[in-house]
Amino acid sequence: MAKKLSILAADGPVVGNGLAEADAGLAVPPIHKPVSLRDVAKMANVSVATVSMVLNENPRISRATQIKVRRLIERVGYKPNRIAQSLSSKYTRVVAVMVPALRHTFADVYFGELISGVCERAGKLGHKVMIESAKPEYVKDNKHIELFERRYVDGLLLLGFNDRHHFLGDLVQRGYPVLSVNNYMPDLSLGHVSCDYRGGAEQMMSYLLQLGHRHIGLICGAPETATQRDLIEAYKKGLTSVGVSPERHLVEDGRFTEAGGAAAAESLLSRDPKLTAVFGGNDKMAMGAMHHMTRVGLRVPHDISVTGFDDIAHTAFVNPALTTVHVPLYECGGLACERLIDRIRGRIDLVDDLMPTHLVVRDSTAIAPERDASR
Amino acid sequence: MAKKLSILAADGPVVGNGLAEADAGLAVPPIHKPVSLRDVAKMANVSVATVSMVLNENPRISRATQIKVRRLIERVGYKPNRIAQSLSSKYTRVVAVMVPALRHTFADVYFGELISGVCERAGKLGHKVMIESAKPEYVKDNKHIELFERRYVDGLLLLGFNDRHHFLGDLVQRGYPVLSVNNYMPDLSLGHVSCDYRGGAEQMMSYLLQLGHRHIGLICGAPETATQRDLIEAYKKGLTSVGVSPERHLVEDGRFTEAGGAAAAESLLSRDPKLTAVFGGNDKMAMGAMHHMTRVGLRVPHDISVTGFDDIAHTAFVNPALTTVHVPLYECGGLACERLIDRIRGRIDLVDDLMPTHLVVRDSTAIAPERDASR
DNA sequence: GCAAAGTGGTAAACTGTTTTACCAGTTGAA
DNA sequence: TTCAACTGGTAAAACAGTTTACCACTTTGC
Repeated sequence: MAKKLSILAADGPVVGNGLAEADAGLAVPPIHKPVSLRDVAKMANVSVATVSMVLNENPRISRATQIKVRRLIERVGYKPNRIAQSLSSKYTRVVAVMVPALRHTFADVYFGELISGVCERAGKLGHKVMIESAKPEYVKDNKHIELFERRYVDGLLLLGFNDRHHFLGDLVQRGYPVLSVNNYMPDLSLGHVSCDYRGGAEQMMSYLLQLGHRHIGLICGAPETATQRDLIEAYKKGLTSVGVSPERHLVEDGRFTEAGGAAAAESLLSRDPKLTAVFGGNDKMAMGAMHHMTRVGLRVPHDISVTGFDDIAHTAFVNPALTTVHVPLYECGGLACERLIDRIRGRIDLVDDLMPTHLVVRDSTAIAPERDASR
Repeated sequence: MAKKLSILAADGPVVGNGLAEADAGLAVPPIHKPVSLRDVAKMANVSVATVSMVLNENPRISRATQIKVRRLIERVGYKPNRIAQSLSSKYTRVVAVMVPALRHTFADVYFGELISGVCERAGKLGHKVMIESAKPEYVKDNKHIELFERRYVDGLLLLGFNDRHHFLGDLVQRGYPVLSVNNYMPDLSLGHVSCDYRGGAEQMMSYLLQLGHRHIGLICGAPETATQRDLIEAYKKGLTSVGVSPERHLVEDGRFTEAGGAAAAESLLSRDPKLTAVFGGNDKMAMGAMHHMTRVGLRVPHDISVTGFDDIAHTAFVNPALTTVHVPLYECGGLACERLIDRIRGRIDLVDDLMPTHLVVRDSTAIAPERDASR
């Protein structure tokens, strides 16, 4: 196929310096200046405006001219220069995805799922995706503003930010098309597309309670994150509804990481030795917790149940496979991308979407063990 | 901080329609046409060429003019329009990262690590990163060529492609700045930055052999991938060196996935019930294999050792923690990005770098069990 | 029969930079 | 002194598109 394509490419363009590539096989120097709109116009004996209008399917142009020009464009392999198009046309057709610069942020499956969704949808809608990792100094240098001021992008998707990231206010205030993905900022009029963390957490809690668990610990991420607050609330509401008093509500910060989850699990176990279940605010923390349990000789789920949140791909391949809440991250990214583009085009104003989540039961949960004195 | 920034922004630019934002708090309509080079020139009473030269630190301009113009630029908050710069200056300062469109490719930690490295280095070198996911139809539509022809990017990093991806030839032949990351194409004069899979595999094999393992199975990815072929060779060479005959070399394709790894493990066990070790060509396959072992009642590492390759972050948090080969993916991505930019600038011609790998011993390996009849 | 509206197209202005060719004034050397 | 070289700067062309104002020529309506 490579062969075939190259042959096509070699005899296709009848243009430029026009030298037939007789010496095929030798590396063709890319001096070959590409065909421009002006070249096409000249060859077709029409004005550049006409060619441009043909390209943009402007009805002003007659059927005959349309066809004539199109054929020529095809024949010479003309491709409009995106940069020139952007310069005059107000849009770059590029959107950026921004993540906080943690340790190798893009290696996080959570972000990866969202980004995959964004990328797929962007492609379908004729847009390109740029990735940005926001270190503190990045923000201090106002690079986030430059993204728009210097016309790198038309819009921006925010992944993994929370109420503490004050720089988001700069973006909102300037009225740039910006969306928060899978989180929302109550203090900012910032559009968002999120998944229903509250609903998912409620399902999980009622499932755990049904299994007889009453000593449940929660490991969650930063409470500056609105969706994590929703999780905490659902957790507390669940326990309260079965009569567990607030002082026995156990919440630990697991910093969204495996290591944090392990540490939080340890802390929870020391706070309540009778713990029979640990609810992780995401799968990574849950896996860290599970790892800790195994290390200290607790069998999951026989001695203690562990649950996660997000349903990232490999939760099905840990031992035991993790009971979790499915969060449609891929779809969420896709929808966010679509809404952002709508916003860019001025088709909608404020974005506010919620996607459903649901419980996925696997092997890390079981009926609460009898509370005996052996522990 | 958001507050502070906005105040700065509100009284900074003395430009455009010049209306003071008296009605602060109301959404400022972004009609505020940005300051252009021409505006700055007019205000400074110099030519646009002068301002441009100041910006580009051209020594032609006197110290006095330099300072005068710089101050003005600062005061009015002028930022050069990147699109216009690209249009005239030959470079876009954007590089693309391309991955094959598998299931949610960006959610793969392997790619994520590489991309994180690329992104960090690109930022430091003043470049932006675009992500592209190459479906078959993407290639059929020649979108990979358009990336260059339409001037979306200056260069391209290829992640996860192999000898079967013939379209790479199109790119090479046209002489575009393209690099393969962590793999190489023997048939193509395609530059690359890779990690030493052969060396890592050799270390792993000598470690396993030292533990007394002789019945070792290999689960690897597509043999169209050169680095996986290196792995296979090292595996075979290792076994041969201790006198294991070729017909007892057991290789299965695990398709780089957990599920594939599990299936391959099953197949290996059936081919050789005396198996005491499984060498996974990447961590995902190893984890799939380990999951399978546990499911069929084999204890890792007591009954069977399992090892991985890559050392992705959460291998330390599975049960048992995985013995693997550390592959500096993040650094590899970074170096590849830097080399690509060198290539774009014409500073180097053919890229060919190899990064070292090393064994990481954790808990999934142990001395080979006695070969008894119980299995 | 004649003004108004519609058709299909064009020339030129515009987007915001970089770069090149040129120029006036100063300095240096023969 | 006189030509050459240097200094600091400018005007204008280039980059490759889109968009606008206008134009000549039919149609249409009354």
